[in-house]
Amino acid sequence: MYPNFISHIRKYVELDDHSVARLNQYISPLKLKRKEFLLKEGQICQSIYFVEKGCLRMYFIDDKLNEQITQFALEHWWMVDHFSFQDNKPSSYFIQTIEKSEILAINTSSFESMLRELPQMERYFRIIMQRALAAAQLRNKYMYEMSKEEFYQHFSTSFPEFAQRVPQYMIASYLGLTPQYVSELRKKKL
Amino acid sequence: MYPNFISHIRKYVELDDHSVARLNQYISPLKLKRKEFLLKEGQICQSIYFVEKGCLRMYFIDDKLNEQITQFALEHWWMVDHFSFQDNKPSSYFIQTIEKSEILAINTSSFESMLRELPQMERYFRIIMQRALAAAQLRNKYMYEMSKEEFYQHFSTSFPEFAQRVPQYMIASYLGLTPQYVSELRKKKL
DNA sequence: ATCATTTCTTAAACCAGCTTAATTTTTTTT
DNA sequence: AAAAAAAATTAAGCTGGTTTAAGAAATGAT
Repeated sequence: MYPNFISHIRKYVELDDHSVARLNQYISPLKLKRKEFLLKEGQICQSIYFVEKGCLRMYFIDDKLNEQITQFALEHWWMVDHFSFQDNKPSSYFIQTIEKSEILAINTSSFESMLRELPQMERYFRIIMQRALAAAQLRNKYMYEMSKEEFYQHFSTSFPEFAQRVPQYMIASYLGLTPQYVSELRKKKL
Repeated sequence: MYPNFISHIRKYVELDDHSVARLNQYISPLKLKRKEFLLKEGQICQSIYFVEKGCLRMYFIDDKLNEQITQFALEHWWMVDHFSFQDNKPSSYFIQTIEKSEILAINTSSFESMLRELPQMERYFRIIMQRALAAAQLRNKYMYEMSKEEFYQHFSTSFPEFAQRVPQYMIASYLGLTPQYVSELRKKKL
């Protein structure tokens, strides 16, 4: 049914066919066009989203009314405003598709029931979140040790798939750079 | 035995006295003086550390030979190099006490056995890590939206307990500022 | 108490990356 | 295929925060 989703879970935990069937009860699949929203500022982030296919961005509007992108999600990544999702607080983020996408959503109460029914999923999410923390820790280290120029060069060479799918000004925003400066850096490298 | 530890876990999951007894099997308590190391660059981070009492910092040495602090941990916080701990890779960090401290350590294989034996602990760590991700997401947002001056003011007013216990130059390092600039900011505020 | 070490402050010169503003190129819509 | 909208480029001027270098103050050890 959702091949990317199931195979991703099976990378981390054992999951028999009966459990897969039970798991499906908790999932809501969504087909979305380009630039559709899963979450808008002020709303409560009621679901955790898995990218079965496509690409998402999370951003907020800063004091100069720029869209500040804080995260991307490609295939088999999760996207959620953890703060809003956990404590049922209004989000300050937007979550939007960058391309036509197929998303799996698990809402707050399904998430809780699923974890209670299927301990493998409790384990899966513990592992996933541990890995997300490792990634956050690493990115954080890069931000301490690299100049913005190095940070940009590092990102472009480490994740070339983004440059293919995501406009340059969005990558600039994600990296905390102005589009003008990215443009200058690219010119410099040729 | 370890009151801060057990009460912290009981905030998030049910844990009967038998489970507490079992849990104790997996824990190694450490009494450390000021400035002792739990981890040094190049070593594998073999344990996850809980601060029962005292204060830790995590830092790495940058290309200019500065100690770059990336995290602090006070009472009932966890400290670990996730990357090194999960994948058994050499760490690029130091973990060191700032004060005389009592630390609980759970090593890699105890951690795995504990989670297998005590599903409540699997749940506990899933929740803890989810909360750590929420905190990381929030801190990240602050770094996008605040100037360094605002970031400093925000940190000092939000976490005044740190200014009591941690030297100013360490706070500067953690916030990605020079000690000179912090000094200037403090002068400005008087 | 005294000495040694660690931490904090002051001030001037400097620069990486931003702002502003205009133009060009690419993509999307009709 | 043309028009409109979105994205990328160019260039000059500017600024928030760093660097460098000393000296002063606070803390810890004996």
